[in-house]
Amino acid sequence: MDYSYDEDLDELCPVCGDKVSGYHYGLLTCESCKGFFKRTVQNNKHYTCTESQSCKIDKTQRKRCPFCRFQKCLTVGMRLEGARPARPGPLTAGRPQGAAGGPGRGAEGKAEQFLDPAVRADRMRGGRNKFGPMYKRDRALKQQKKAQIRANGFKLETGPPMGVPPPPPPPPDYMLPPSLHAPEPKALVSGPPSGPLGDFGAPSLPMAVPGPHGPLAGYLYPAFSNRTIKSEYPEPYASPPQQPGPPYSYPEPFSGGPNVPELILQLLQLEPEEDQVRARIVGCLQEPAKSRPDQPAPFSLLCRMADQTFISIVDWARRCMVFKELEVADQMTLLQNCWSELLVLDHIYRQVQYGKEDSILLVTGQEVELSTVAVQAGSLLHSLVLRAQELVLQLHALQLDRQEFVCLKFLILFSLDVKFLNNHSLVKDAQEKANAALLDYTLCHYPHCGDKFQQLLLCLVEVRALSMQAKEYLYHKHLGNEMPRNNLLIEMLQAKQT
DNA sequence: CTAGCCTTGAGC
DNA sequence: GCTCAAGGCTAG
Repeated sequence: MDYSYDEDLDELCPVCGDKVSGYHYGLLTCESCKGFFKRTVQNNKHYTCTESQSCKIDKTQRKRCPFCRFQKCLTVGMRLEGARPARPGPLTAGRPQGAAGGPGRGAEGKAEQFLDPAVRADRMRGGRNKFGPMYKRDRALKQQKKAQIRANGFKLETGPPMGVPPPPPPPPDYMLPPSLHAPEPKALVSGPPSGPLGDFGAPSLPMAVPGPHGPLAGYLYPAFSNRTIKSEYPEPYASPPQQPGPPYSYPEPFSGGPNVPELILQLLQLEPEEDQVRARIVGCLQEPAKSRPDQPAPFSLLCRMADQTFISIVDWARRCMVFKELEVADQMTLLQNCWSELLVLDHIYRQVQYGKEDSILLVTGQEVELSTVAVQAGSLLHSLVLRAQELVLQLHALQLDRQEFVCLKFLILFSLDVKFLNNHSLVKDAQEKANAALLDYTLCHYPHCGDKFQQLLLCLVEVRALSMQAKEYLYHKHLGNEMPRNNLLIEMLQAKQT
């Protein structure tokens, strides 16, 4: 019993919690999830979820919803193939359920390490792929972690109370090296939290219930909330532009051009001026922080930065066509569905524009070396950043432009199944128009890369996976009592999802 | 369709 | 020659 815990930790499939049978497609999983993932990819399966795309996946229920099971496979990091849409092959041509190449830790920055497909296009049997060294490192890290835990006199209470079913799979940091510089929350050290995120999309957690209107109410309708935008969050573009025409000017290359669909032109006009966003956020961050005394200032700043970025996104949504026509309930449902994805896409696009591989650009204009992230951020955040950088590389290679970016943003905003909304027709119409606009635009402007449209949509799946990983990270920090008080993103995480 | 077991074969 | 992650096969 004494050693069962850390052994079990290694033996649980991150998808369903079953016993792992080895490394499969990038990480330790059970035999059944391996097979499921292979079948899905090889046979180009498309599933749909009859619920709200957040079904619980465990050993007994994994057969119920293949959609959510596959989503979870991607979320925890199973890989179809390398980080690039490199070789146009039979497999890349038709991937399942909009699956993007799952970039991983980007270890050692060797992109070519990921060029070999995990699921093989040619179906060749046997042999080894190039994940080998990664598996080896991962194993070494696990051993190291175990040794460390034992050496530290790791005293684990005997796990959950007797009679309680076995704990759900561990949070998916199993691939990550232990953080050397930023201690993980105590929850991890003193035993697993009672309810790790068993279900990624809609954490039904033992958390405080948000107010009747949720955290968004204050931003959509300030009067509903205790928060008042004006006092706490000054907004430079709180009032929508009154007159028609672009509220801001755009740099030359992005001002539209011929054959740009009307929808995209309108979206371009809605884009806030980056300088203004930066100035506002920098201004907000200069106000004295109300951080906890025990909290590192940089992390607290990052949290406030993310909050402010989110506020800009909500403001953009409020000014967005179709969205602004919806009733508030639908607006909140949509935003609760996509807030984290919009934040991820915002970050990703900033990096695509920035164009440096070894550092990232913050919304405030600050540049942070990846080596600094590796040292100063915890392992979870570091892995998130690296995974995001893989997507940045992919989008860079795809030559994502501003027109496509605004269209993707719009698609994410309306990505929810209309059945969860009151105004089906308006939203469905918006989804169709945005898809058509993106398709038209890519065909017209990038005729040489035949499936750019499809590739972009595949990237959205990775955005979603990243956003789920980011939410897990937030939850993890929240459990460790490491988040600043009144953090908006935590409130969003707690808000009821559809 | 699922999942357990089998076969294969590059890399160590 | 061994390992172990790929793909293949098949009963349930």
